[in-house]
Amino acid sequence: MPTALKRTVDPRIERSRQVILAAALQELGEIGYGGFVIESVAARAGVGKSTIYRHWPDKLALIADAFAHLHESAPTDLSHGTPREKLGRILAHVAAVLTDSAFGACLPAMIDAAERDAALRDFHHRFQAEARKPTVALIAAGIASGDFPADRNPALTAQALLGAIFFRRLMTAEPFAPAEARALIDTVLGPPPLQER
Amino acid sequence: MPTALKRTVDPRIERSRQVILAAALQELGEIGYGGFVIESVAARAGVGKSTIYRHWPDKLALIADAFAHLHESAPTDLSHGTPREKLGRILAHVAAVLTDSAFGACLPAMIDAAERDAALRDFHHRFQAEARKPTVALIAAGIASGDFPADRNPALTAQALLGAIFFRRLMTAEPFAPAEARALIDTVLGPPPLQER
DNA sequence: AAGTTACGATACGTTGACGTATCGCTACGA
DNA sequence: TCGTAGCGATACGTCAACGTATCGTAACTT
Repeated sequence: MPTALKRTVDPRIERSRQVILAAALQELGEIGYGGFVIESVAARAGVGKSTIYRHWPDKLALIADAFAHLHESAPTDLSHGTPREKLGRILAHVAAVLTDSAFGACLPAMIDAAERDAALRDFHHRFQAEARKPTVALIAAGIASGDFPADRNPALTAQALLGAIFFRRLMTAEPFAPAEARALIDTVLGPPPLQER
Repeated sequence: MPTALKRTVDPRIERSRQVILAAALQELGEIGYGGFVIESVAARAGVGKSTIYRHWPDKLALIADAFAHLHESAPTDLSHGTPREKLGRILAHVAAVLTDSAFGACLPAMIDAAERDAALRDFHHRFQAEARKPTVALIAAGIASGDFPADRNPALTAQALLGAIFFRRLMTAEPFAPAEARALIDTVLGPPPLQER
């Protein structure tokens, strides 16, 4: 007779979940939200279709879970450097994520999914708002310390900086390279004082 | 015996094409690229499915044609005002288009479609590059005339300004309002000289 | 060692969409 | 006014994907 909480979990369960979620993210990146097919996920994961339905009630639940598990990125190191340098590292990191990671691959699918399903939209907006916070805070701190011009709106500035990077990923053929971060900052916030160069 | 060019075209043909393309854009806005269904388009348009296949060979051709016909917007009036004012009108127009028009409704579907199909991607990027040109030119002119700071990269500046607006549409729950255009410009390019206020 | 349970394989019924074909009807052009 | 051709309706065959059910196997727990 099991107690309220099982003491150990069958490792097959966790293993199946992980390999299926990873395959689902691949599928979302390559096929997208609209064409997402459970049987392809099973094939990718090397798993029977029944195993997927054993863990998720239907397709949408799997997609939602996959998106939720997408958002685990190493935070940028903000322990040292001028505000300008820290901001540069953040933006370079964002640029790298958008071009290299599973998140970048799934971004168009997420945007599409957010437009079609209210729950996914809510999650998407909530997560993005959370992800922006360090950038906004850093800009505000840079303004307070005199490193950035005093007459800027931190939230709008963050949206302009991040927006440029997302814009390049989604609307142009040349995604933003991490090395361009400095130039972007200089163009939006003005060049640094001479003694910093 | 018809000459090389028919002198008149049966008006039923043109009428069918227009009503079907309009319905296809509605479908793309509401359902998206992945779930796009020809029979729904026919129902929306009040047209037989056979009429659609009479004019387009398959689904993808109709989608591509619909996207191509999406891009007809009234150009912003740039005949008067300071560079700052003109830029404000452009950005306010972009913001309005992204929230109100068929283009704005279809944007997520276009981004998704561009990720899945090479021809649509190419078209998407090409069109967007074309659409950005007036903004970049205006910023460059404003720099040349001394209205904007001299040390800015016009292309990057344009991407930051437009990027902020697109970012708000795609990644947040609060789309960019046309009235915010001034604040955005002030935040990216710095506030105007006092005599202009 | 024994019992349990998650697993993969596979078959199944159902649905929905694709794209084709046929056929009267009627708007159009001459 | 007459022939043509675009039209809507509808039926059709095909296929792909959904989600369910069954079953023998093998991994895990105790």
